[in-house]
Amino acid sequence: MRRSSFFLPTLKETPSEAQIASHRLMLRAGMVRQSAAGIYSWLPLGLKVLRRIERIVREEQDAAGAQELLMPTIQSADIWRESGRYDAYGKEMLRIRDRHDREMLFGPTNEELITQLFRDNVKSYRDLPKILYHIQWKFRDEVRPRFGVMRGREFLMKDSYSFDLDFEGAKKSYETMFTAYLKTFKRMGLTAIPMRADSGAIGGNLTHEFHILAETGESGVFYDVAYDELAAKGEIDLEALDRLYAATDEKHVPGAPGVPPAERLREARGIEVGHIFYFGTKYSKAMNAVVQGPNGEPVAVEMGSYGIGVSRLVGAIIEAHHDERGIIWPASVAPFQVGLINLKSGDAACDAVCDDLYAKLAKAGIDTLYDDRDDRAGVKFADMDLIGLPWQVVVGPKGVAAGIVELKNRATGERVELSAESALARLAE
RNA sequence: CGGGGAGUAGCUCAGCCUGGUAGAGCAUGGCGUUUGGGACGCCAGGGCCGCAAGUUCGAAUCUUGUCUCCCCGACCA
Repeated sequence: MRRSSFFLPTLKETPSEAQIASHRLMLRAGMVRQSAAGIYSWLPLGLKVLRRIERIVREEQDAAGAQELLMPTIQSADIWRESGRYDAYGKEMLRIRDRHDREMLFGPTNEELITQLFRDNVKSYRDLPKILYHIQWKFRDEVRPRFGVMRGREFLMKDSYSFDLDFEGAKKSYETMFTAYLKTFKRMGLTAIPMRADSGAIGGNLTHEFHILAETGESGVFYDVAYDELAAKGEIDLEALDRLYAATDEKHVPGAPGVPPAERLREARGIEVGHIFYFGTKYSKAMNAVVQGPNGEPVAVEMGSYGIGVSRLVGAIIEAHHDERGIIWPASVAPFQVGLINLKSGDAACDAVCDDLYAKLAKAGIDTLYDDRDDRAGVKFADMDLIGLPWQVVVGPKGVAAGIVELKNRATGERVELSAESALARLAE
């Protein structure tokens, strides 16, 4: 993509409504624009990141055996009356009426819809287990939206739902998702700590929240210092994790059994990026989601639900990866892998080297943002650092005369001078 | 939902107290000089001063109402 034609309105100054780093940077980097409190338009750069995160989530869900479908954003109030949540949910639910005055709502979650879908189409235990998921926009009419996309009213969420014949099966589904979540977050350059958590409005007795540690996190969390060591090693050891203490402040009871001694207990702030629940037959019983068991008896299915805040993750990743100059994208979610900077657009030699590199990068399958604008060097450097692509290739008249370009690593700041061909080879690795 | 703050140019903000022709910097367009880390000079365009009532000869400025946005708390995937 050529920067000169890319819709990327970056800002030198910080809009006054933004308080935390990720919100400031998402506005400055031209990723999103607010349209109403907690409701955002995603501009091309932001959308590219959102799509990359979505893709990782999708790949890990598929790998775990979950199947993707897509349920609507607008739901009928009827099924929510069946589960009893139409009245229980409160003002967070955005209620609307259609032209026939039927009561509708903009879905805040999808337990009712998926349960209806399941009960209408699955009748036998032989069709179990199933894990179904979708990635869809939700709306929760938060009293106080804040922190940009981290706590928006409209947000993109991946939600999975598991259906099993018995508790043993449900527990297995839960563990499958648990592991998938750890892999998912790790691929995005995040260390997520699974915490014992309050189950909130969804209800149930087995639940974990996945938190990323960040000073600006909304939740207070407590965890065993051993997590810091595990995070450093980058391994996923389910059994080790299961043994270690970690809890949100809602569940944390100082001095209770299992709580580590003070010197091994860490207190921090966390951003909740995922939440998984086992809730048994809560919805299947209320909504009559029953299959016929091996002996012909009716069995209310055992269910669980598993959410990942996809749009929230964009903000969370920035909270975890930025510096004073701007964003530092992990390669796995970066909107482009390489930023190619032509320091002297219009100069025949510089243009020739850049055009050639740009074409070869494209041919190598490397998504590149080529800053071909006729502007000052400082503007391009600052802009490129702000949007945080993992690699920058700087092409200037002095270097071109000497047959070299500069390759800069955004995360480390390390720069090396080398030939255009070598740079290309390095990037293609 | 309780408490607080703010709405003036695309962005950041001044002007309001003490009513009298709408301002600055950045951004945008033109010209010139510049050119390896957000340049400089000159010129130009751009405003329902959130909206509505009221007070007044006259309101960005004072009064009332209303809408919106932000912050703290409570709540919450």
